[in-house]
Amino acid sequence: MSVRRSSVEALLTSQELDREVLVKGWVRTRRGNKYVQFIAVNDGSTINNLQVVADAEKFPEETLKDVTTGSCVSVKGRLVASQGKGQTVEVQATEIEVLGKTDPEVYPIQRRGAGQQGISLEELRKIAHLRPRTNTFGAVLRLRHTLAFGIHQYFNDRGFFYVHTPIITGSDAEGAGQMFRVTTLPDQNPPLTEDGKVDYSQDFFGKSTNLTVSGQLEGELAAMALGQIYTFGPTFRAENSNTPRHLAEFWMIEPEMAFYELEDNMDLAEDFLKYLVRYALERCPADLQFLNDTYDKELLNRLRFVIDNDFQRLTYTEAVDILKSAKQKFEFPVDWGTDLQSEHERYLVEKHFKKPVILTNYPKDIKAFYMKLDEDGRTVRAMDVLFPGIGEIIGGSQREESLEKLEQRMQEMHVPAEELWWYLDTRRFGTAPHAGFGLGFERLVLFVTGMTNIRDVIPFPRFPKNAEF
RNA sequence: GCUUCCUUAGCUCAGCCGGUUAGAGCAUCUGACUGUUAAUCAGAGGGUCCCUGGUUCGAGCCCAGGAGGGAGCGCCA
Repeated sequence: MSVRRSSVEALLTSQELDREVLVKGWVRTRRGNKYVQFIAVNDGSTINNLQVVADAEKFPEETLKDVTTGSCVSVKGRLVASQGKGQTVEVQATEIEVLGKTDPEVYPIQRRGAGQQGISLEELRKIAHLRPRTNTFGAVLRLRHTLAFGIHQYFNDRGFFYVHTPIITGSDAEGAGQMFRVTTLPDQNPPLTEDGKVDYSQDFFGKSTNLTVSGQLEGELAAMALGQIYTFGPTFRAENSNTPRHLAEFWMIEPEMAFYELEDNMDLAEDFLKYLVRYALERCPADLQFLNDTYDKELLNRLRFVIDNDFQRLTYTEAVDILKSAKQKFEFPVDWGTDLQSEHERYLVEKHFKKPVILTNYPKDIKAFYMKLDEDGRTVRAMDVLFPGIGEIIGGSQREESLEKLEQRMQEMHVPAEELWWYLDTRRFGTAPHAGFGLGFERLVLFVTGMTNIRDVIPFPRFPKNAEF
C-alpha cells in the first residue's frame, strides 16, 4: 500500500511515531560520513527542516552524490524519535529518489559556515527567483500570506464586503502620483490628432487609460450602496522613488465605510492594525522568532508593544507645537501649513511618544480634494497613522459629502470635475457622511517582519530600472 | 530626481605610501572519520580587482566619464 506524502510541518509536530512516511522537499544541507548521512529537508511548510538519516551502505553511491544543497528529493522511511540532540523526530530513510538534481558548483544559495555572514539581502534580490528557498524569504512569504488572509478574515467577520475596483482606469484625476499609461497603440507612428498629439480616441478604450493609483474613488461608490466595503488589490505609481519604503507596484487595502466619521475611522484603523499584528504572532511564531533572532532582537517586543498600547492621537496643529518646542534641531523648519518632513514624523513617533501616532486635521492645502473640511475652513478631517521605522502606514480621511463644498474644493485644486462626474453623483444622489483609509500592504509586512527594505517583502519587486523576473 | 557611500574568487570581506606571481574565511571538489547539528580534520581548484579612458617606468589603489547597488532626502502607501 502506498503512503501519502506528509508535509515537513506535519511530521515535525506529529505525535504518531514509528510509522512509514513519505516526504518530499528541497535539500538544505547534507553532512555525515561514509556510514551515515544526515540530510536536512525543507518543503516550505515550516521554517524548520526535517532531518533525514540515511545508512550510506543501503543506498547507491550515485544517489547520495546527487543529494546536494538545493536538490529536490522524495524520501520514504520511518518517522522515529531522534537519537541526536538537535531535533525531536527524524526520518530513517528506506528509499531516496532525487527528483531534481542541482549542480552545487553553480547553485548560488549555499549554506553559510560558522561565523560567516552568508549571502546578503542585496545579493538575494538579484536572484529573486531562488530566494524563496532561504529561511528568511520563506518566513517573509509565509507571513505575507498570513497577513493577507488575516485582512480578509477581519473584514469578513465584521460585515465588510470585498470589492474589486478596476486596475485599468480612465481617469488620471486621482491625484495620487504619476501613472503608468496603458495603450495598444503602436510605438512607431501612433495616430495623431490635427494638433499633432497622440490620438487616444483610436486607442483600445477610445481614450487615454492608465494603471490605477488607488481604488478609493470606486470604493466610495460601493460604500454608498453596500455600507462598508474594502478593496485589496495591486496599485501602481510611476514615481521615480528610490527609497526602502516605495515600490512601483504594490498592494493596497482600502476600506470605505458609510456613516463613519473621523473618530470611527481612527478606531477602525487602530483595531485593524492590532488585530493583524496579533494574528501574525499567533499564526507564525516560528517565523517571527527566526526573524527576531536573525535580524532584529527587538522585533517581538515591538510587535507586542503595538498590541498593548493605545495609539497616540493628536492634531497636526498640536504636533506642530510639540515640534516647535522640541529641543532637537531639525534640518527643515516646522511651520504650520507645510507638510511634516520624515524627520519630524520620526521625532514624534520614535522620540517623543515612543508609540504609533495618529495625526489628524491637517491643513487643507496639503491634502487631497476629497477630504472633508473642518468647521474652521482651514483644516480637513484627514488622518495619518505613523509607525516607527516606516513612517506613514495608513493615510485616510472622512470624505467631503457636501456636493457644493466638494465642487468648490475641486475647483480650487484644479481637479477636472467633468471627468469625475460619476464620483460627484454619489454626492448628488443620497449623499452620506463616510470615511475610509488606505493601508500599504507591503509597509504592513515590513513592520511585522522587521525587514528594513520593502523590496524584500514582495516576491518580485518592481522599482525604477528593475522589472526582472 | 538630489546628496552620499560602495563595487576585489560562488558568498562575506581584507588588500599598507602606487611596486614582483592579488589574500582570508565560508562555499565547491578530493580524501579521512560509525549519530552529525552553521559537523570536524587534511589537501586542491577557483580572479575581466564593475566598464571605458587617462596620469605614471609601473594602477586593485590616483584622476575623469559611465554602469550597477545601498543609505539619506523628496514624492507617498
